[in-house]
Amino acid sequence: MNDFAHQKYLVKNLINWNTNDNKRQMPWKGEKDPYKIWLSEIILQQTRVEQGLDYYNRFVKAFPTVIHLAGAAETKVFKLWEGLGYYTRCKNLIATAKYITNNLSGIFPDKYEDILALKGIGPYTAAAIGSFAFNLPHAVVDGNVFRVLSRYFGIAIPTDSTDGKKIFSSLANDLLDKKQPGTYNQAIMDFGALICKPKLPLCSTCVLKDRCKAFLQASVQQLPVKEKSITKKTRWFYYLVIDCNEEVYVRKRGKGDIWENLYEFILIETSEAVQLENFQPLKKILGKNKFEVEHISAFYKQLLTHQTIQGQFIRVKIKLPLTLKGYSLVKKRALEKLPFPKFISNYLKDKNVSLNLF
DNA sequence: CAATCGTGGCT
DNA sequence: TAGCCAAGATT
Repeated sequence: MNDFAHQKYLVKNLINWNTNDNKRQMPWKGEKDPYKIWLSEIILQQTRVEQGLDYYNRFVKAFPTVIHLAGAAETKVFKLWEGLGYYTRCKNLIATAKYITNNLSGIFPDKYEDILALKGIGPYTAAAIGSFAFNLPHAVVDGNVFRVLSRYFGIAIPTDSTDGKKIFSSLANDLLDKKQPGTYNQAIMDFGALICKPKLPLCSTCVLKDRCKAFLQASVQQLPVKEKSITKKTRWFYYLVIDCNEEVYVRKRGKGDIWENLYEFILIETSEAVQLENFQPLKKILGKNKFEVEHISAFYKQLLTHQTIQGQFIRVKIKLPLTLKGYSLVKKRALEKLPFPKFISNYLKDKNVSLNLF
């Protein structure tokens, strides 16, 4: 049995499986509007279908066309994205919507290179949009594809290496069914998500098991291979929620750190845990202003991919406004309209600690 | 180009 | 529990 025959077997069985056994349904499946396909693909980057589903439905409802999205207030778009993570996706989403609306007459590009050139769109997303919306012959290479191909062909090259990405991408494009690229791309991703799963793959019922190298060699659990390990750092965020005559100090987080473009209260970051009683930085910010500590929150903790954020919130009431560089006062009611990271929205929604905030 | 960007589900 | 992983892209 040569490589070519193995490839044909894989493609044929994937397509058959998709036709006969794939019951997976998603609102964007079969969608032909490139705008909606684009929206779904951006939302689904590094995001589970179940997590992105509601966001997709809310976005389509709020912004039925790219022109609606381009014309929306940016804070409103970020608020709709709130909680989904990887917020530069939202920033690029807005930029691309404006670009398409203003420079392309609202018409989504239909050439692969033009799609790839859009902000927030890389090789995967360009192939997905291209194949689903315009029948362009480009293979998607996502986590599912890495897994299915590495196992079926028994390839132990790390998928997170430069070489690995090239080799798997090349292989995926060799395999691609050029007559039905969209169907094939959908099939292999659904197959990876439903059958060839990371932890508990359904090998016993798999239509590829007779020729799956990993299955035959009992190396399914060892594939795919990744070479990089992540290092995690811990940071302490102490937030001062300063209420001055029913207004609160907030700022928008800037570049070069987590949660860019989301809002936060007055941040005092430390490298160690601290006691908020007699906390010097707090006294320094408040100066000689009279203040009243209304509440000190419980500890909050959030796990991110590369860091662990821990901290507390201290709510303080003052009468005279402060001059704080970078921060501005907003009415308490207006906080509802601002996008916050989970670390903060978890605090805000906790009725026990922020009852008087709104 | 290796590091970084969130959040949540699962084992 | 701590770690892995999820329809990746950017710098």
